[in-house]
Amino acid sequence: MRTLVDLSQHSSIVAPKLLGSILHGPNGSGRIVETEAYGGADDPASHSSRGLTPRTEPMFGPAGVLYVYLIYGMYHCANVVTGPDGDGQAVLIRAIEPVEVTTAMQRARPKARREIDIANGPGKLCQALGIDRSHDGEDLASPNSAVRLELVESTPRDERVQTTRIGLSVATETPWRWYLRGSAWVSKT
DNA sequence: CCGCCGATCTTT
DNA sequence: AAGATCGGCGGG
Repeated sequence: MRTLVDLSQHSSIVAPKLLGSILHGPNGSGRIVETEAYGGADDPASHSSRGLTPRTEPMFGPAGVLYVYLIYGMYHCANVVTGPDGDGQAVLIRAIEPVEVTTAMQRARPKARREIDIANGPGKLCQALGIDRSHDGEDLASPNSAVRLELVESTPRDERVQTTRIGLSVATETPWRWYLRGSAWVSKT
């Protein structure tokens, strides 16, 4: 069986390759359609650039771990830790296409009037799948984890769009955001 | 459809 | 004091 994606590579290498892979959570599963890479000490937009803190500890662990943080006091964001152990790199999952819109997902996203609004954003997908801080630090490859990553063979290069990251006040020109070309499930820009 | 603004609270 | 966001509101 061939290796699909080597998570210990740099986040900017891993992020585009994660498009198409499946993220499983307590409420259901979704196909990853949008990602962003965050680097280590050299990336001022990355949480890890200010050094190891209690919050960012999972980022400095081995690749393949889940990093979940609270943003704006009310939403969660889910990241796949990548790169060498101790480097502090991660890939933010920004949008998923539900494999199936489960009733649990609908209950978790009462504000979503249209199906495409159920998980088209980093905070929305965590709500939809039921991911929160209690899952921070989980091993995404372990069958015992509530949140798991099912790696799928990378989509062809020409099906990915590369552009700049969203919502930042620094490093706004770094083109480390990728999404599936033509997908209706990508976050609004 | 678009832009603005407030919510809410952890982290620095 | 700011932040890797979201949704409601008002205007065009």
